[in-house]
Amino acid sequence: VTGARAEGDSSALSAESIVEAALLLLERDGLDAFSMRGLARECGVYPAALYWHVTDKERLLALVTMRIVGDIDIPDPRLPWDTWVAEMARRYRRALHRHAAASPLISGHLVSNSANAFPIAETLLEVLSGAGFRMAGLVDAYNVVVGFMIGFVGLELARAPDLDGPWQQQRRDELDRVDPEVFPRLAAHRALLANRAFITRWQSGSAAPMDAAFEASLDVVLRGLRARLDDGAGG
Amino acid sequence: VTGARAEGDSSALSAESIVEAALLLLERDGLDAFSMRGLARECGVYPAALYWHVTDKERLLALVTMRIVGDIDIPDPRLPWDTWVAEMARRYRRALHRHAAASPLISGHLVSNSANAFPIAETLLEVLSGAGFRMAGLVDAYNVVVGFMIGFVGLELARAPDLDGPWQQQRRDELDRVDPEVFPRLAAHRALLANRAFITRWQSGSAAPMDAAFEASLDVVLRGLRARLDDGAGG
DNA sequence: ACCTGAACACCGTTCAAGT
DNA sequence: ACCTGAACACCGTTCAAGT
Repeated sequence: VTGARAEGDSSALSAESIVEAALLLLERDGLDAFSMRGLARECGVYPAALYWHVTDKERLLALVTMRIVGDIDIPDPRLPWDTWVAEMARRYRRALHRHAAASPLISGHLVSNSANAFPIAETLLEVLSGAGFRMAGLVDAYNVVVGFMIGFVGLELARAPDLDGPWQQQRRDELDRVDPEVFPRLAAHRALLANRAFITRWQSGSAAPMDAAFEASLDVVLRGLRARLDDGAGG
Repeated sequence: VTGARAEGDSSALSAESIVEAALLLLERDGLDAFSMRGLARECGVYPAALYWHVTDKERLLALVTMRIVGDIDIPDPRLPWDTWVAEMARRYRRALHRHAAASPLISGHLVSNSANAFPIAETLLEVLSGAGFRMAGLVDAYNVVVGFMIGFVGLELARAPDLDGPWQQQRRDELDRVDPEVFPRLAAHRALLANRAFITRWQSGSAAPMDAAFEASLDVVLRGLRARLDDGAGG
């Protein structure tokens, strides 16, 4: 009100608009190519201008991850506990697949598993309490679910060296020409393993989603938690 | 034999000695502070000298991860399948805790889940086959185990912004002053959650190992896989 | 309040030149 | 064969100066 700023100017810089631009740039060029100077170029502004709105590169990337996690909406806690866990994990996975380039930031840095995720943490505790988990058993179950959810997707979306270069072909050949004398099972199950399993894939989950592996892991986690409840190991 | 090289010179540069030095430097200063120039300084050599022995920074770090994974010795496959899986996962976790700074390289980059891990993959397939898993069910079980093993540890060892700075104190306070009206379960279980659970911790697993969470996840995975076998879902 | 313009202390990598 | 020395094209961040 005091200044003479162009309020309708869509190109006005702000923390939000910078985060938005960063999200786009990450999706386009990937995390390794991301730089403050490149982002400034994209915003049509000098590099130093960003530092007026955002303290740091680290802090900016933290804001990006918070936006991604904050945009996930949490399933209704009145659902049966296993349905809720399945739905939550699937939504988390979907959200990260939409922003695959930012995935290493979330799984690799502690800052992203922070207060912005408190609503998810709280609701998960509520749901698992409702299922019958108590005290240490509750915290264990909580860690199992969060560890699976963030851990699996983080691994699924791990970065490949090239998007489709010679490295991929090399890994492909490595599996194709695996010696059946040394690695009989790898050789025998080649077709099922090729680009579909950890260690034996050559593309990241963004290019080759591991749906079956995710659903199997989810199923195993739920079965395991049910077994713990039946044994009274829920706390 | 042709040249006049000092063969006994312990300071002779080689790919192996560079990897060794990188491993030490990573442990001392962390991944974010790691640079080729810093490594060259540590080796008492000009930066460009490294490039004679090693193609790339990326390739060098790949060699580092291969060394870490290659050094893990694989349990005897004649063990009961669940004992084998538990032992393998614990050894993998121990190896990574010894080189926590390199952990993001392994969980975050596809290159590390590569041919150097074929022996682990092969033996896991052998053991799970022995347990009764077949075809697609075998590959599912395989992915569940590998996903848990690498995924959990990768998340456990995620990088904290500071080693012990103001960020930690801030996160500590955030949990301490959590509003019981908004987050009743977080508030009620504060003591159990503090620095011990994903989202509610402020230190990385290298400073605050998540033993209970790991063992609980392992237990859940094994229970879940057993349940799948009993249901005939093993293939 | 918000951005420019220049500067500083770093990077990774290449390449001719030395030995 | 193996390393030096200099150079190139980048970084993230700071800070005085402009408006």
